Amino acid sequence: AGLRPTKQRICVGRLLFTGKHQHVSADGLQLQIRELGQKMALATIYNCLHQFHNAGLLKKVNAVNDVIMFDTNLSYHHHFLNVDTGELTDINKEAVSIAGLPSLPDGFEALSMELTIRVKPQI
Amino acid sequence: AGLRPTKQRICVGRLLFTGKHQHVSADGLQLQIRELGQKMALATIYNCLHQFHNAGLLKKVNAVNDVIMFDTNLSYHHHFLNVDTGELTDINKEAVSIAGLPSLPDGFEALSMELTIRVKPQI
DNA sequence: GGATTACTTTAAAACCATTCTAAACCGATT
DNA sequence: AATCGGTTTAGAATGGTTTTAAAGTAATCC
Repeated sequence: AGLRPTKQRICVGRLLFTGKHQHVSADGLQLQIRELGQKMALATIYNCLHQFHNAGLLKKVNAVNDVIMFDTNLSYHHHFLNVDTGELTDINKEAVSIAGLPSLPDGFEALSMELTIRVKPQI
Repeated sequence: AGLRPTKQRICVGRLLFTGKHQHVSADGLQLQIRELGQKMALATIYNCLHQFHNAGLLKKVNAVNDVIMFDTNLSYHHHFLNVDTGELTDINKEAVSIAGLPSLPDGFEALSMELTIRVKPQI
């Protein structure tokens, strides 16, 4: 994507683009990296995530509990949000149909749209 | 709502429950209070907002740009989000119809659901 | 009404995710 | 090998939110 293939970016890339989509935070990634026995500055992870995002490789999703989350699933879809843990789960876009979109405020254009269903474990 | 009617809570209450629904942040409220020639500690405003929320008088909506937003409109509805300013605008729930909700993950119950349409001013 | 008790407000400090800074560190190119 | 640009890094700074501990205020009891 026009980025230099540095050790760090390759490491993060390998963790992210595995074929399975995932939702990650900088903090969560650092834990994953630690588990591989490596270490990386948080600032580097943030840099990397933002660069991947700017390159169109990641999508930014609604922050949860003040934590920025990135999504490797770039296509239009929705999320379950576990309010206890902040964990996101994809909802297949075919499972939901949204009809009759409202007209936008004057002078505005739509960028994207996302349905969030807040869930919590049953007691 | 079982809360002591202190000067501060009355002041915030008067600003919030005017008949017109609004979306407020602690910071924005402090500005409004300053314009009335009064002053209130930010911590008090946060306390007050959380207490009103716990009492079911306010709804918490998705944080925007790392800022917690509260909504005086308690009924089910959706939002336009101006990504430039963080401003929220209500979407009448009749304007959107969401059909075919997906089944929830096992052992989870749904709490709420919100559609966010990200918009920005046209160039 | 005055004293007691429980809850509130407050300024200041603490917190914590994120961003910035400036120095050290590559990696490619000459 | 020397240089030059982008990159990583630790640590400091930032900014919204929460906590702390002390001072203030409302409710309760006599």
